[in-house]
Amino acid sequence: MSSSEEYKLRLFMKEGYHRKTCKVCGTPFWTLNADQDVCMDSPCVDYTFEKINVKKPLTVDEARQAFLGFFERNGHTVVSPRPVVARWREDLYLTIASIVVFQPHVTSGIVPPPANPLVISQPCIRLEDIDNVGLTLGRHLSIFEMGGHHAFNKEDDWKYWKEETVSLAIDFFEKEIGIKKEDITLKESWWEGGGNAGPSFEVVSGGLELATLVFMQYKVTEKGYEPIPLKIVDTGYGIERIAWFTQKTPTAFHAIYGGLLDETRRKLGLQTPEPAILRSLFVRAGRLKPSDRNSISQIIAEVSNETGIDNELVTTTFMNEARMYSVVDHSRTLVFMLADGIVPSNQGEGYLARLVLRRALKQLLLLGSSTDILLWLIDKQIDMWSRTYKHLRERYTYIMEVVDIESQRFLENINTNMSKALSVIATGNTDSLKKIYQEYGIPPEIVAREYERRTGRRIDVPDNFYAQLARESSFRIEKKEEAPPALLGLPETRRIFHENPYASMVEARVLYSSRDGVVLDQTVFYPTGGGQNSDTGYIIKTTGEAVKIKEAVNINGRILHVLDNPNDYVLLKEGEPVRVAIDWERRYRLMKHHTATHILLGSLRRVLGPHVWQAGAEKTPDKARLDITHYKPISTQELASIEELANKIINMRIPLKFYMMDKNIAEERYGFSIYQGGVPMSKQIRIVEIPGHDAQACYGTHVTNTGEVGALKITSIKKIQDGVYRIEFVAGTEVSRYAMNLEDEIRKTAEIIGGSGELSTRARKMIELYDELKSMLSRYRKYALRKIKEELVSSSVSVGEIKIAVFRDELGDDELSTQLLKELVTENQELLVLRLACSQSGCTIEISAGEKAVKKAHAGMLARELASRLNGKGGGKDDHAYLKIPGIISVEKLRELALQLVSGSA
RNA sequence: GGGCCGGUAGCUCAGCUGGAAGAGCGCUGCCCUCGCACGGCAGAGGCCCCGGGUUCAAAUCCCGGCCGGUCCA
Repeated sequence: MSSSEEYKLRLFMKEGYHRKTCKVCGTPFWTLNADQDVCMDSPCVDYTFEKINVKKPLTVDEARQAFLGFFERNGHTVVSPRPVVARWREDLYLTIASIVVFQPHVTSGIVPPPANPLVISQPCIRLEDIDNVGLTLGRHLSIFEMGGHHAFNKEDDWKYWKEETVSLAIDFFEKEIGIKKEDITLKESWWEGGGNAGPSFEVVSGGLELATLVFMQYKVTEKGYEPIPLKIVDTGYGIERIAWFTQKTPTAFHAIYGGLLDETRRKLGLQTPEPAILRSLFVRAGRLKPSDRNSISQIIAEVSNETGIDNELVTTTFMNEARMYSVVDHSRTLVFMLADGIVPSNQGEGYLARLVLRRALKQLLLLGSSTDILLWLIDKQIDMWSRTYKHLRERYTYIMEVVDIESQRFLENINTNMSKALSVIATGNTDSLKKIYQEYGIPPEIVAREYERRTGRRIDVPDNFYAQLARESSFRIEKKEEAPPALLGLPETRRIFHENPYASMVEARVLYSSRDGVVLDQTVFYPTGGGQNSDTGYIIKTTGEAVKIKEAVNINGRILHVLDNPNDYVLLKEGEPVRVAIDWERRYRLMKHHTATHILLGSLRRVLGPHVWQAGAEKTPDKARLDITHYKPISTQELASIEELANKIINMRIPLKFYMMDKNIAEERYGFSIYQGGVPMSKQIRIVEIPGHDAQACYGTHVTNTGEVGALKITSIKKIQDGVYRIEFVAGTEVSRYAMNLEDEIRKTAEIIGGSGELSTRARKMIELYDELKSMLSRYRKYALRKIKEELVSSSVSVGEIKIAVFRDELGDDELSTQLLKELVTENQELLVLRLACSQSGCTIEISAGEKAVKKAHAGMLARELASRLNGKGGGKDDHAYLKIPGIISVEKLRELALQLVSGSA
């Protein structure tokens, strides 16, 4: 697709740029130097940017300011960054680029951008290359700020395109940062992502890629590339890279964190590395490929050679530094993730937080350090970044507590599973490391280290261990099903249930009727959605004939009334006037439960903290449930405060407010917490607000005053997965029903237990009695055991060297009979015992043989023999066997038969 | 959302090629000791997660569920 025409800019012609091709990688690029023959990107060249002059060294804060300031002066509006958790995206957990902020609502053209053109510095988290972080000395970071200037061009509202974008980029690097134009190279490239594509330029200098300029103009379809109506300038400037470039430190981490690195090193008890080693590594860092051990050892050899320092020292320096960098990096990522309310979990976005946290802890363990250092670092990171990102400080307590809890969990897991892991290793299974990691969650490096410590033997962990694992997995975020394209010819249904939630009936006109359902011009039926069950009711003809409706569904704004009996559709003709009526009592209970859900969520966020997010909800007429994210069990005190607060809100009789408002305005006014139930894809969204308590984007039906909810009672709380709790509750008149059910249950229980007085006292007495009876039973058993044993031994019949005892077991006490047989044959080794237990359906015969008896009479064989004679089935071992026969047999008959068989075989 | 592992005494677990429910720690009592620790002896303690199925016989095999752990972009 990328034709070279896409990249031929007037600017290049005018300024005298040359189009060349890199002699190493073959990529075409633009430069002012006629004799430049490489693209100047790593790994084609080593890092040479330390030799390129800039105006002055910039910290990350300064680099961000420089970037935003430059573009603001050049006609862009500065936009505040969004959370790193992309809650507005259905198909993505994290904000991985600045453009994600505007996808898909703005990029698809539905919602206008907050400003145009605009500039933003957006914290982004990318975990694809998390294992490379540190090893590449800063080329990979799990969190970074992406500076983006974006223009959204429509045919009738055109801002700027390639010429201006490239010109702005060059000006920024030349005038703001101070890089000579001759040192800037523009590589031609092609960008694809999120279903869009377009040509791009990569801005490179001194071996480092500093920015990417993308011109998004195609949609990727099965047929190929199709032009899209909105042409989007999507740029990404690496703020940390700019800081690194200008400071010319050996690693990006030095540029980002400054003195924190030395502090961390001291805390970890690591030696300050030889500057010569770092400098020599730095130059070559662009060629480091973590998945290729050779590239690392090659570079280490070069460094050792250049500095004259022992290869081993270079290696340990490199590994220790790399590990430390990754811990520092990960701790920053965690701060941002947790501050945005992620709760660690074994699923979804919560898992990503756990992944980062466990990677960090692993590195600390491998450095031989205490995992407490992570908490120390997190604290430092909050200090550092809350200067710009104030919300980090507000979530301090939550972040620290979660990291602490999670660290303990990780260590606990290693403790409990290490012995198992080591025994798996010992089996020498080739996949054992993988198995250990996937089943027990212990990182292979940790197992290998422990194994070496205990046995002295080394285990090789493959370089591409995690990459290989990732390739084998098949994780997908679920895709929402597309609504069927039917009914699109019809106008959207007017929603009377929003205009007046108390309307239970309305006049309407039939627009469409088929077996699938009926669409009207307006309706009082709330369709299934937002966790609220659909209304039920009737469509009533002018003749008075009523058609039963079992559910309503929303199909792209057309509300389809599903018929209880699909054949009824013939009763309704297009254009016919009708009345629609819902089951009001059902709806009213649904409304109360829905409003109660908002009240409860607000209370939960207030009592437990703003990390609480709705993870799912369902409102039925009888009860409601709300799944929330939270990181530890909810205590009874917390539970009481939550319920108390919810009922207080009810008693305050707060009038609810409903607005249709611009999405951008709503987000600004209320924040992203309005998207508890998902993100509506429209310019205007409906806000349901309980002033002072809760505000959400919601299309459900609500009562208009919290007082109407009446009361709220939480009926159960359980953990449904790590980090997610399910709360079930009832509201309004259902509280009474719930109480009645409880009373009923208690009454029934009391009746069963009998007696009078406190139920709990009576129950305790019963348990005491039960314990007493149990101990009495065991005394009786002992007594019976002795008596029966005596009787059987004396009544046994000798056959040769063995004795046979046969008895009818009428007690049906399995525990007693088992013990009886066992003791009999251990105390009388020559004894063969047959226990006969009969019921209407037949008899079971159990045979036990003592040690001596076994030699003459194999119990299993005897059982089989008896079974074949008595039309039954059975078998067993030499000293113990069973058989089952259909009819009834007498003890005498059985004894006779047994004697016969034993003497016959003897 | 998908995969894998697990659920047996108060705790940690073994038993899982189907034939009578086990160990260690802890607990109770006794012995030893001035006392404690250690040691010795004896004992109590089990819906083998739940529900179906296969079988003469299921902790063990099969199916379904519940609970816990863990991995995956």
